Amino acid sequence: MPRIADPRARIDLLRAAEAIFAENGLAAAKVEDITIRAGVSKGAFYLHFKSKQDCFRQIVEGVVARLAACVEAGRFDECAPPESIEALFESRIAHVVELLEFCWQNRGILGMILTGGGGTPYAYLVDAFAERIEQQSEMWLRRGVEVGLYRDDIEPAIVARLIAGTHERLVREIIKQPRRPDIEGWARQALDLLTRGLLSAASSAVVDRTVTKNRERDERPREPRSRAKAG
Amino acid sequence: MPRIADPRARIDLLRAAEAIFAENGLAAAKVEDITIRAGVSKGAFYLHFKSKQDCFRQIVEGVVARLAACVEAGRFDECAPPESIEALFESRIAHVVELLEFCWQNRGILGMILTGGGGTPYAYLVDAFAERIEQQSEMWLRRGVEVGLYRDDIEPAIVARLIAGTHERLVREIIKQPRRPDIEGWARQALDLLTRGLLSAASSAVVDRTVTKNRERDERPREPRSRAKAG
DNA sequence: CCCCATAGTGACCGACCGGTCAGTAATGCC
DNA sequence: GGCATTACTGACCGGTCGGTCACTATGGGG
Repeated sequence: MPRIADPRARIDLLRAAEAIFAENGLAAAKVEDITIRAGVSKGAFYLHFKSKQDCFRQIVEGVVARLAACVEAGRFDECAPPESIEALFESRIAHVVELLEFCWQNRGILGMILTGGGGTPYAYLVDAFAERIEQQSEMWLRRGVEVGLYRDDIEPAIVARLIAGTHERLVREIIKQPRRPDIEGWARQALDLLTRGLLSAASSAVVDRTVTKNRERDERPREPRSRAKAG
Repeated sequence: MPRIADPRARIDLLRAAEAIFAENGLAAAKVEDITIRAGVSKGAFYLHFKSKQDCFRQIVEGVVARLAACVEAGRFDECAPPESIEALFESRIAHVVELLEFCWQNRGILGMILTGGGGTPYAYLVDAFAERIEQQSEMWLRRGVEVGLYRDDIEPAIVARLIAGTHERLVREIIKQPRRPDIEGWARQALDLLTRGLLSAASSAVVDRTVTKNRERDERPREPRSRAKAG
């Protein structure tokens, strides 16, 4: 069977397209710019993709699939029961950091999807995702209340929305940065703040110690002022 | 001076344009759709606006100016010193509710600016705004720490970003809703959660009582569970 | 009533760009 | 080499709008 297809053509096209789409959005991106960057002709583009939209869809679906895998890995029932509150806290941090790390790596195209730039018809994916995170958060919350980790006078549905919102916010912040930010630091501060508002009194004393300890380890020493000591 | 301009023409155009832009974004909006909706000809459009972009800019600037006025009204130095923590909390709530109310009223075009839909070149306005809110939050925080309202082991810069983020998040949530949401309820829950993580121990006891009292007033009574009692 | 300045009209222009297709190059099989 | 088949090229087509301009409508002043 004659004329072997250049095996790099498709990959080059996808890479070029991702860059161009990330820079201009779907509507403003020109097929010709993509093909020029990939070093192939316009016709070659249409050998690999049905249309410009089709190309964009393939890229987005790829990113979303990998992102979904990232999120799925942190589900409540995927984790072994933690030995302690500290361990729980650390495992949550690790999971969030992993997620944010992925987002940072793919910030170009993710930013385009999130900001909906250029008439992207995939904003619904973002919403579906937020929904998923929200449900996951709500499950965590209810479980946390059951075992006495969290205050039992919260409205899980509303607080779950806030938590999901904070996550989305972190993502938006991070992919906006021109330089790699201190992802773990940001995640810790966010989780810390959220957690302090949620923990039952008994739990919060323990976490106070943990967080203070971490802070002393991570930063230059400063006069510690724990909240629990004045209770 | 002959031929008086129809005084409604410009207003009709602006209204029509806002609707069309809100629905389609800048790039995908057609000037002809705007003029049809306004009931004038295409030529009339170009009597009032230099270009499609110019029209969009005028609309956006109008909204942003009113929004800025809303934010400015809540600045630290604009407020009389509150008589109590409860009064402070309530004044913050009132301010946030007013802001969110405005956003809800203008959700169409605001949504378009926020989601950057259709190649809107005004995403920088959103960022500038976030920056402003962030600085304002940071000033509040530092002041709050000084007077012993907040814990003094927080990083004002980072926490301010979180607070600003939560505000932006609230806005994004609210303008996304198909029906008018319980704006005040959402605002209270958000501020409550944030505040609990920030207050110094002495302050938090007071607020616990206030919030619990408000909750009893606002909702059906439920068994109160204050955090302070176990401290 | 005429003049003319300005408001308003809409057919038209032209740039732009997604998509096509006739043609060409590369490759394996005989 | 000839032939079939597939990869690839790029000039071109056609639709879509943003923007223009020759024209008409409308009103006040003399």
